[in-house]
Amino acid sequence: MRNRRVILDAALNVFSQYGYRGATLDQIAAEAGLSKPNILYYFQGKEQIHLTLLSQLMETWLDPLVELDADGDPKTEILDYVQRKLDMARDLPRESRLFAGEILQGAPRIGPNLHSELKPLFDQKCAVIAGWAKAGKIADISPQHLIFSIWATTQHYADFEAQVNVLLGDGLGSHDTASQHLREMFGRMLCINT
Amino acid sequence: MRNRRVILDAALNVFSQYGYRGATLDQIAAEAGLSKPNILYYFQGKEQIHLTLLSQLMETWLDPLVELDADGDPKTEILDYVQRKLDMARDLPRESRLFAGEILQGAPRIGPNLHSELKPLFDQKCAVIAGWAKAGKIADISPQHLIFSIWATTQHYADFEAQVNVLLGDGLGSHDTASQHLREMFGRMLCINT
DNA sequence: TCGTGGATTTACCAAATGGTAAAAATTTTG
DNA sequence: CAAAATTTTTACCATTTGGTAAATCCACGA
Repeated sequence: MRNRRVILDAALNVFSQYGYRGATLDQIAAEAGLSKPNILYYFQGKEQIHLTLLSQLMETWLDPLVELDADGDPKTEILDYVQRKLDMARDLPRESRLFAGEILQGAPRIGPNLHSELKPLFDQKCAVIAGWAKAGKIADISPQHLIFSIWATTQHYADFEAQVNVLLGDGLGSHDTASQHLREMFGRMLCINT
Repeated sequence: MRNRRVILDAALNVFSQYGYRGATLDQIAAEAGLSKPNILYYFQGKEQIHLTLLSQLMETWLDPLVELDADGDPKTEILDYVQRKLDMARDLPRESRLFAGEILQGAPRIGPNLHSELKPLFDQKCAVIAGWAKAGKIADISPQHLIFSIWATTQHYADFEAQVNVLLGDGLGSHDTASQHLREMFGRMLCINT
């Protein structure tokens, strides 16, 4: 069905801006150009729309981390991961904010997925990074906190866009300078001097 | 009035967990142990409660940055600032999430305050850091993005607590390891060796 | 052309929500 | 103690919200 995608896209706009409880079916319907009952013809209810979005998002969201290759050059792999996450914050800000809003409220609906999907991948990649550190290929850092820092700094440009725009004067070009800054920061973090 | 503070505390709980539109006066009333009309005796309406919280929060929120001293030792000043922000994320997670939720939704209510309060302070402290960089006292980095990174990494532990708890196994002690990691990261970021 | 199945709309509904009016209770003050 | 001021409760109300029932529209094949 084409309308299913139209609805999900409209719902992504509304949910990402107002949060789950703040979004209304009427808003989603208006945004989708459909009537409310028509939306409920395609989805069982408000919660199912939200859950569908989050589930679909999870795969996209984890993909950059999946690509982190244990056999690649450590520093390149991590810096490329940073770049992919930053690109995603630029290209998919609605998805970033949808996810952020859900976590901010304690992950009431996506909680199970965090355990079943995110956690195993996180542990696996932490092990990879820990291996690199132990082998002396990168600095001896905490893989967990390194990944947190990568998530935090990259998603910040999407999730806190309103604040960033105020402070940087709204002009474009923020992406490239951010990329340069983050590459520098995480590059230094991985070096093995002391 | 003592009840004003009781209401604000209850509202902080509810708003920080459900966002503005997701919170209800009934919830706030129940949390405060008062009746809904009694709450509206102390505040003009839902929006005023939210606005009062955000306004009060702004001062607390900016305080760590205000303390950053242009005449102190650059590296110490910045690392101490990181520490203060991290401590705030631990001690005031509700405030952090309230603020995050507001920015996430495009700062519809606190927008003006960002321009009038945050922006001038931000520009001033960026100038201080830029001065340190120009004088060769720290690495030549972008003050703006450095501050963004500090905010993002420290607030992450409050705003994404649900996710952090899943991934670290909920056990305590996250604060100290996070502190160590961030001091290391920003410490390296500021060093002047190429 | 008729009917059949999916898609859409119209007309609702019960519950929740922000808010109000006014009475009642309580505290303060003269 | 009595009156005045403040605080709290009771009883509502209009609107919004998620959701439903049933009628209607619309292709499309027999």
